[in-house]
Amino acid sequence: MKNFTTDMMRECGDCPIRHRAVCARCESDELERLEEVKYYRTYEAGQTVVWSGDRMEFVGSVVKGVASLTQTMEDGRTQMVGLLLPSDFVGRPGRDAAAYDVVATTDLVMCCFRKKPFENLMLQTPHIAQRLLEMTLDELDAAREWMLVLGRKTAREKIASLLSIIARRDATLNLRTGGGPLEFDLPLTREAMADYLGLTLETVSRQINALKRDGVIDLTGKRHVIVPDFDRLAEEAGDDSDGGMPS
Amino acid sequence: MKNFTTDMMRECGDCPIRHRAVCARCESDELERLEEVKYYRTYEAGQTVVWSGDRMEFVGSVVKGVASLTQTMEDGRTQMVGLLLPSDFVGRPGRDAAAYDVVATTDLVMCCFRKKPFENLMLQTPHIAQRLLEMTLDELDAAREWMLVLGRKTAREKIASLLSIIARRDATLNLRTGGGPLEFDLPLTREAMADYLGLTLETVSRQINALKRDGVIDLTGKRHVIVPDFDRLAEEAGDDSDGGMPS
DNA sequence: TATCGTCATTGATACAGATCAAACGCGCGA
DNA sequence: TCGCGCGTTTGATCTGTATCAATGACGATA
Repeated sequence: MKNFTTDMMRECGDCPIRHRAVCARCESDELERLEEVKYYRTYEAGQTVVWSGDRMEFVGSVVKGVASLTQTMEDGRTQMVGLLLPSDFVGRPGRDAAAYDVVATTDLVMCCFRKKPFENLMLQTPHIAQRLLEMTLDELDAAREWMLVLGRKTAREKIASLLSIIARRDATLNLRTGGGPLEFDLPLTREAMADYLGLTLETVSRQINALKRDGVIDLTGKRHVIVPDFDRLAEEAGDDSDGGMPS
Repeated sequence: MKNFTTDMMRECGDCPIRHRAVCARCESDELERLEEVKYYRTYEAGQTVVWSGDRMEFVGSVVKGVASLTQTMEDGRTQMVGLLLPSDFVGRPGRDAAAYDVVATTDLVMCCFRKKPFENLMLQTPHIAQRLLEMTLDELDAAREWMLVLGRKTAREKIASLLSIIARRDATLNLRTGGGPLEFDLPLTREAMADYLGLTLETVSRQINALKRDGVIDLTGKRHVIVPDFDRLAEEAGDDSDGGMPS
């Protein structure tokens, strides 16, 4: 399987943006076969895509918007266990029931495949399984990085870590590069951020404003964030030098 | 690929115990090919298997003993991101450098394969990639479950969650079943438990003794744990009813 | 324009767990 | 037997974040 580049991703079929799950197959002829079972789903902000435990008869990738994976305890405590940004894959081949609630946190477009045909295709075409393995390993790394955030970082560092991740992803997605200031809209409410970070929404609010006071970020409106110096933000996040920003 | 049963696992080659990474291939003829590059590694308690960032030229499974995957921040704060018990797989095909420190927390035996031949084999035999995908998805689920523990559970619930996981794994490994009391040795120091749970070792000590006072567990010595009622422990852990104990 | 609902901010106080400090128990080598 | 080191326990105190409670800002709807 040839290596994967941004350009190849963008050329893929009718997918509006780079789209790993689909594009991994662009080089081979099974794309057509899969197209038969490919379709789009759209959701409004706040809508639930699937409930944990429900049957999920499709797999797919986020094309536009943001979704979250959350777990909830009986007494209502909830923890977000994944943030799904464009190009992220959703669903587990080989398992019927969803393991988490999937909720659209903004308006959402997903590119989906009916599960059974997708699984069959995977059995026949090795490099799809390999591509999926690679993506799953990336997700595992991300989950483990987040375990460090949840287990050992202070509230301030947690906020900085989240902003840093979103800023990085946003820059990658929109091909922004270089060292200039970054700007993006937060795709999450304070409460959703709290659920991702293992904090309360009040603490999130306080720490965001503290970072603003200290000049690490600037805010216009409640949701629009400007990061004048990404390295400074990464430092606040407690990341090792060079937070992995594409240069 | 035929479904996988405990019995099939136990019949596998010269692996002393059930051993998923190897056994997934038991039914096919590439086992022999792989044997050429298979070897054992042993470590003493406390020894480091690989340092994060170092080149790792093998992949493998834990056969005996316990190892941990840890991440450390510059200032010394550390978080364990994975607990490797017998049958767990270590290493990432397709990546040269280890992403985490791997440390033996007890004496350790690993069944290893040289990485390059293993990767080649994976390219040629689809069901190895599929088996690896399945295992990786399981690990991802475990990591996400742990995110809930780290983000939202109290110290007492965290301890109960850890004991519950170890008890369950120990029972499965040793084919203990039914509702009787469970006994096992903690393979971790208080400090290692703290690093897994995002706590300090003092808090771990206090909460373990609190659970003992309340009759949830019993201790003989510092490390030997007796769980008279697994359901009670699972309840303390805040798990949904039925903590998934094999019945 | 008034009213409502949602999301966010701000303040006062409480508390779980961290931190600092001391002592215990036990295996081990001299 | 003694002392030493390591893992563990226990106590006193401190502090970061949760909790409880108002208030504010803004868009939508009538």
